[in-house]
Amino acid sequence: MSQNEFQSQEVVSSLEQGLARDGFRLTRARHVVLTAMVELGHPFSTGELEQAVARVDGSVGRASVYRTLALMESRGLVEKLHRSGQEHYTLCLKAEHHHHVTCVQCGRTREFALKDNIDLLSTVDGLARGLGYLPRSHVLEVYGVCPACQKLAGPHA
Amino acid sequence: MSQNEFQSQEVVSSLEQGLARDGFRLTRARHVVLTAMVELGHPFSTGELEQAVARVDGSVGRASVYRTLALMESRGLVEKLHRSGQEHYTLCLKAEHHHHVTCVQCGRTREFALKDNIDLLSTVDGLARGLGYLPRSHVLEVYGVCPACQKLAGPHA
DNA sequence: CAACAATTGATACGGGGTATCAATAGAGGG
DNA sequence: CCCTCTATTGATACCCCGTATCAATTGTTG
Ligand SMILES: [Mn+2]
Ligand SMILES: [Mn+2]
Ligand SMILES: [Zn+2]
Ligand SMILES: [Zn+2]
Repeated sequence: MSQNEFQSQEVVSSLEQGLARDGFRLTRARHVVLTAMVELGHPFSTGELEQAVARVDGSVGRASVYRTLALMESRGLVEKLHRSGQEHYTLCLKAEHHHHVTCVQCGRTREFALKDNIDLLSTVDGLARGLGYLPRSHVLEVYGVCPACQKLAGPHA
Repeated sequence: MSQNEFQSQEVVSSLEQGLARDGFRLTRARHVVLTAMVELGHPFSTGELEQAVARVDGSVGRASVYRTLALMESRGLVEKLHRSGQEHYTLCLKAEHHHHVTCVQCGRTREFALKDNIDLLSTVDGLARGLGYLPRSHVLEVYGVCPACQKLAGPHA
């Protein structure tokens, strides 16, 4: 846990440096919200984020939570996950276009790029072209059981 | 347009018959909401649906719009589209698991099943397995320019 | 037509997100 | 270190969407 906290600080200040580099101020509220995001680890709903922020520092206003969330989203560092039902967000480490595999049991999300699988990339575009469409973009999200949760469940799955 | 209206009536009563078959009552409110859905044609937000319903029959209550929408969604005849930003819905013709190609210009949506392209289907699952996941489900939505809009735009695209 | 339950529309309510705005606190220069 | 200037903040009020409630209505079945 101490090791984890150390890494978290790293990630937070890395994100902050990015903001500072682009002329955004390094403020207490932003620091708290970023910390909450990183410590959540899992994809989070806005409600969960609000709670986490309040836990870290109850004096941060609700509006600032949404402002920081929007700021991060506009910079491509936070993405909406299209889970069924409520909308969820997740921190993004890689900046380029990518997708997510989400574990249906523990909720942990992992990023992957189609570049790693050129077949699929060209197939998705080819599929659109096959229907006469000029492909522009796509959304792909995969749900399953992650390796860790498979081990926990034992040989019956 | 007269031809279109005729087809619309067909679709609406087909949907209604499905409801009746399962013991749901054939009510005025439902008829109006279904008519609005069908006549919208495009994927629609809840707000657009409310407006369309009001246009068809202003006496239908707001609650019934959402009730009918939920009913249709529970029966798999309406699906949420994961467009960026606001949530949109679209009528579904095919009942099995399928995906959507949406035109970024005219907004028209077309359904397709991965069965038509076994490569992609197995690749998506294979991709999850390649990351150690036990695949369960996925969401794939493609955006592009539809054939009709390509023609309208002319040779410069 | 009667009887009964499903469904409806009106109403009021709740949660989530935002516009507003005076107060605060970064950042940068003297 | 202080001063200035402006980005940013927290509080408040507000709005919008969706839903719970409930008496009134309307389908359905016989
Ligand atoms: Mn991501
Ligand atoms: Mn569909
Ligand atoms: Zn897991
Ligand atoms: Zn089009």
